[in-house]
Amino acid sequence: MYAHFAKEFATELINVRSDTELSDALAEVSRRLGFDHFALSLELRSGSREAPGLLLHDYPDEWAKVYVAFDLAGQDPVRRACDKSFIGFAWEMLEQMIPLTRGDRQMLNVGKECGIGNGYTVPRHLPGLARGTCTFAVSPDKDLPRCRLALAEIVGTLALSRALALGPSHGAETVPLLSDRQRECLVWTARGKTAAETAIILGIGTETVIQHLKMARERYQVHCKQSLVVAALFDGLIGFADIIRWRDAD
Amino acid sequence: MYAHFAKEFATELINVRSDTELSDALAEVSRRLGFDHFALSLELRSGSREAPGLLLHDYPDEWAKVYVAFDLAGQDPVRRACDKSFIGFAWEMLEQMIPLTRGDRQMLNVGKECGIGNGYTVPRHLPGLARGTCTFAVSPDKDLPRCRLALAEIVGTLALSRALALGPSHGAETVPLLSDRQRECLVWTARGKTAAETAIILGIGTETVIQHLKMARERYQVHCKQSLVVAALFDGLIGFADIIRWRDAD
DNA sequence: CCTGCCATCCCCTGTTCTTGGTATGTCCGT
DNA sequence: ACGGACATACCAAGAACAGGGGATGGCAGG
Repeated sequence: MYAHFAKEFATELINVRSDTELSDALAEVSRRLGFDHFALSLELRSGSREAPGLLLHDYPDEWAKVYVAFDLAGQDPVRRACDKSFIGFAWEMLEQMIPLTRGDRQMLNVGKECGIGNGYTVPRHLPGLARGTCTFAVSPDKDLPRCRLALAEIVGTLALSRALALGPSHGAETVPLLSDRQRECLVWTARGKTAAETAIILGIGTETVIQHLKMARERYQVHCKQSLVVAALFDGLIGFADIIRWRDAD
Repeated sequence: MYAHFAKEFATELINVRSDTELSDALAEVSRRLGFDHFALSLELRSGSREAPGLLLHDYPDEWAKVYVAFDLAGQDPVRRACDKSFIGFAWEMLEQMIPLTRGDRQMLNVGKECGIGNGYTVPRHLPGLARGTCTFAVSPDKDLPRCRLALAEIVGTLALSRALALGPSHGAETVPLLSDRQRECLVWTARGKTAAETAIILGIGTETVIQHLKMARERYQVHCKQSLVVAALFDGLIGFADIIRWRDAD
């Protein structure tokens, strides 16, 4: 039954073509899983300006209004807990994950008064790119459907993944390709090495390293190291994992 | 069957008390799911030396050795793809996620020669705290057990979550925070502006900008702009969207 | 065979950055 | 009222880099 259900929803989700279709699908599936409400939020990492993300939910209007009015997002304990867990969590676990202030508890209580009882929130992050949550909640008088939380985890993950894909044109860009050597120099540069150090590491001349970086900059049409590293990171030509570990090791 | 299996593994995992127990459990479950190998890596961002993370796997020794060599060049395409997806992905999708260089393809081929064919990797991030991946792979002659990938996703997530919990007490984390002014200077720097240009934009002295960047570097314990930008990006202090759009607009 | 692409190496000039200082004024919390 | 954090500003020395030249050899494809 699980396998069947999961597959069905997966295909359903993959065919989703718009925010509203995604919203409808989530509403449908959250009911089938035994929840009363869902909420999906996706923040693309644009600190400011237009269209910073996506918010779909079928919470009671009352709660949505209160939430926005007090800009509670900044002090939402659920959101804070999202920074602590790889996996989804039931809200009753909040106390064990983060310290709860008086305001936090009050906020949860107000939620209950508005018809939001317990919930299960799936947190996901992509460094530098996005942050998303997908929550399934039940009315205050009901309990979470324990045996379906694993499915909720999958559904939430799929939904977030799909929401991300629906976002800004995520494909068909002409990514400037670098040669392997250029990329290697770039990685060491991103790790904080100077051209001279990189040259020693790679066993080539300092000038050669500078030349590689020079050509890489030309391809990306930038004129400094920072921008080159940022651009290559954004395009996926290098990854954080390639870099970060070496900050301490060095 | 799914529900039963998932629950069984969940309880099994929760009872895991050490790295080796986790490793054994993963080996067991990866077989039952129809995979030949697993690999779990967890990198913690503890500013200090000790407990830099965790690496569990049952890959062939040969491959582990080769991997280290590739790692020096920082060119694991799988790891790079991990920065792009909320959800696990099969390696055959790599090309659609990130640009693959010649070196990347070579690496995948070497993997095949060592007995690692296709794989499914579950990526997870916690900004400023940790990053982890859990991979399930099959031999080159076999195909991925498609209908069990959803389970692999859950199992991987559970395993990573457990690995995180087994780690050092991750309370009292110090994500270096920057002042507003420092962050502003940093953003413009990431956009490719020189200190002098940034100074004009912000309407302050060049030396002041340099000073802000100096202090920011100190907090992150790095000694050059590139590393500062990378670190701030990774911690979510600034986002690509803050930067990229300005490449064209400028 | 020739052309283009790549990797390697070299030089030069001026600019920018890093790193070490010092110093002033504001604001905030105790 | 005081210490501490922050933003602002300045100086100076030396390393590193950006942007402009060239030059060589290898290797793949038309």
